[in-house]
Amino acid sequence: MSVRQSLLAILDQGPCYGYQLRAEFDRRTGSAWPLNVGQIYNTLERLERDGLVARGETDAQGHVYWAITESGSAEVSDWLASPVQRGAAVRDELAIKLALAATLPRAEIADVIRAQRESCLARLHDLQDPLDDPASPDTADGLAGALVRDALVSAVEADLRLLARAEERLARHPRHALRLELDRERPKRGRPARSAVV
Amino acid sequence: MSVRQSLLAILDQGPCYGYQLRAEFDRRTGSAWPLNVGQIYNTLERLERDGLVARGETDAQGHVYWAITESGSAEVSDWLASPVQRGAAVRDELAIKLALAATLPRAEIADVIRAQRESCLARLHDLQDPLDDPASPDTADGLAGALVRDALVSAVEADLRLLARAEERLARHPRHALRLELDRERPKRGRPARSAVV
DNA sequence: ACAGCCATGTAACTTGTTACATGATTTT
DNA sequence: AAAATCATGTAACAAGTTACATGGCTGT
Repeated sequence: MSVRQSLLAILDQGPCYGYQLRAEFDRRTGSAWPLNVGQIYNTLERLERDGLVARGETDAQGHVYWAITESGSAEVSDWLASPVQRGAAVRDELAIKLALAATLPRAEIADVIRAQRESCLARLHDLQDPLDDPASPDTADGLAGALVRDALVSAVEADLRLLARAEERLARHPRHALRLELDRERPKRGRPARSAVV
Repeated sequence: MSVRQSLLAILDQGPCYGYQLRAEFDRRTGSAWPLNVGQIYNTLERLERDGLVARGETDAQGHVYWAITESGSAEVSDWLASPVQRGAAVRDELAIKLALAATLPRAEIADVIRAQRESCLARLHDLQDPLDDPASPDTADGLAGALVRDALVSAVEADLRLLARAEERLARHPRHALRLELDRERPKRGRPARSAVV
């Protein structure tokens, strides 16, 4: 929902045309996530279908302006007022992968962790590259960009910490523990063939 | 892709039937993300369409078994060998929201941060509830569950740290900076109406 | 003239997700 | 007998994403 909500939030500031929306999104998110132009028009039509925006006039240059509706404005307020829900519904890919790898025949998981750490370190290195942006953090542009970089760094650091914790856990447990009693009192009648069991 | 890949990885351990797959996914991910059964069957059909799994026999009880193909096995290997890509392509909802809120008329962003922090703290409290799971961390079940909990906690902690950094940045900058020169040398011809500008 | 950006749009597709229908078996 | 769980499936939809077609305008 981020793209959808973002476009809506931008339109809440005043009418825009499609191409402009892309530039605004790009600018306001520090150009961290390139957005295909086509998606703008798709999203606008879906927002229109849902009564959150309305097609406005076309100016002399042929720009098709879109304006937010009252419902749209209300949704923006809701969005800003309600926290981003993570963990509960949203699946964390790395978490799932680690957990799953832990239930798969051993040896794998150590490799998974190693590869992931390398990737994270490389990313961290990239993020700390000073070439990032010429915008100073004194403008809102720079501020938004700085916030985004903070977020990206923060996320990578969290991943690295998680990987460390995972390794600790693995080291603390005897390696045979992983294959121990995987099929306990599970489905009773639901596991006739033993094939699926680790 | 997490569900898709997870099911494939489980099937790589041996044939399963649909309902069983849900139980396995549930078990191997510490029951952190409930999975609608219907999605299993959808995903299986899509995996079959892509030649990654094949319908197997039906046993006496009527269970329809699915088996992984060679391509499927190869994809599992690929999955396990390649790190989860975050940040680059994947949009971070909270990051986007903060960055965007920073470019919106002031006052909002402080509220956003406050609301998000409350949500994170509440979640952290929930996660640290000891009622979580009765499974000991000595089995792979418990290990997987522990890894998932680690991941969830880690993510929330990262969010909290990010919120703190964001507040620091906001405090460090004069509040008028946010509205300063938002429309610099941007689209040249692309911003005729001033409406969209903050 | 030509390359490249600005600008709008369309079509197709992916994964995730839910709601529902259906029946068998098990538990209470 | 009724309620719950097991089990398979179908239909529809949401949001994201890409590739492509089509022009106009701009700079070299």
